[in-house]
Amino acid sequence: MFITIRKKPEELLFLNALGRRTALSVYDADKLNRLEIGMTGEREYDRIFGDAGHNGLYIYRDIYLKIENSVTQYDTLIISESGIVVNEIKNFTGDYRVAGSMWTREGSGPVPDDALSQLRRAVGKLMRLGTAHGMNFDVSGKLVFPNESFRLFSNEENVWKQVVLRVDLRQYFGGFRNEYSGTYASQVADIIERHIVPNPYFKQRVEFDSVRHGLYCGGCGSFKLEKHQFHLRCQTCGSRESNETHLVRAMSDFKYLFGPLEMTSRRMTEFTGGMVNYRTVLRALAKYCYSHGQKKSTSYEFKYYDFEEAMIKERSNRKYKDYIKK
DNA sequence: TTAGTCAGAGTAAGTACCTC
DNA sequence: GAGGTACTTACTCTGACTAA
Repeated sequence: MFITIRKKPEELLFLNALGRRTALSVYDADKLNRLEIGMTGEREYDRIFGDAGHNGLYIYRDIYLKIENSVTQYDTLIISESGIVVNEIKNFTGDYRVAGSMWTREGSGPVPDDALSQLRRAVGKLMRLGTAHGMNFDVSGKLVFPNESFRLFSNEENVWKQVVLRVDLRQYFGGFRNEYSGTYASQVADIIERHIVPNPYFKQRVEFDSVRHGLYCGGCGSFKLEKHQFHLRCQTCGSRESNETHLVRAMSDFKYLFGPLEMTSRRMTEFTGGMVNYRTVLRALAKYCYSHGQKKSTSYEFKYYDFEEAMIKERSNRKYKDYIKK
């Protein structure tokens, strides 16, 4: 069973919000593109694993573990009575060759990071974690390539032992059917959980006045919105979203763009470009945020990880529907 | 299709708190 | 104490939903 939810990376949410409200630099646009491709691969991996079934396993997805005073990110940890399997997911496309520790992409040249070395380091850290807790975990790892258009060429048997290609993925997941989680797996999972920490690497923020204020269409991204009583209608694509939907999206953007900057009702009103009545902003803040302080010193903290989570969890508590034109 | 109900949106007035 | 700010309360209007 999946223990943790795979969420969009914070950097992806930051760049998404930034891209809506400013023109991204070439570097940021490229980074955003790579993050989106990576996310697509992880979702494809989850879909196929879900189809294959995983009831007898503890599966941790997209977690950061603090081990030996440093923090390592793991795409997927699969825990059973046999130990831990690390899966590092690479949504590569195209033809790649591996010789020694050198990865080369056809037409692009050498790949800077050696994926197998990264995997070995991640596996080694988990082994040392087990030793530190008096439990010598059996830890192994695989590089998983979920994209159908990825091809790998290598004469080294050692490489093939450590990778799983898209065509073999169902069979690979099927191999876990005989595994189960008992007392030992539960103890291992308990140790893992005690070492999970928030992502310590994401620190990017921008100044409040450095980005465009206002609300934008969830369908096409246009800021040209026409105010109706309960909805805002996009003048570009015709989509109609409720005031509440727009405010939740703005709260999520605020969280990732400005980080530690306190979210107040005044700042939120300014950030939304005054497109929604102040009283409506206050109601939405009360519904979707934890409030800190009182009266003039009140600030708000968005309750949810991001816009998508808020929309899913509060779906039954929303009166007005959204009409998005694709 | 229509009528009734519910609840969100918007307005005005009031309260509490802070700064000068 | 005056003025400004942040929020609450009370009320009306109206869109969305549902049952007949």
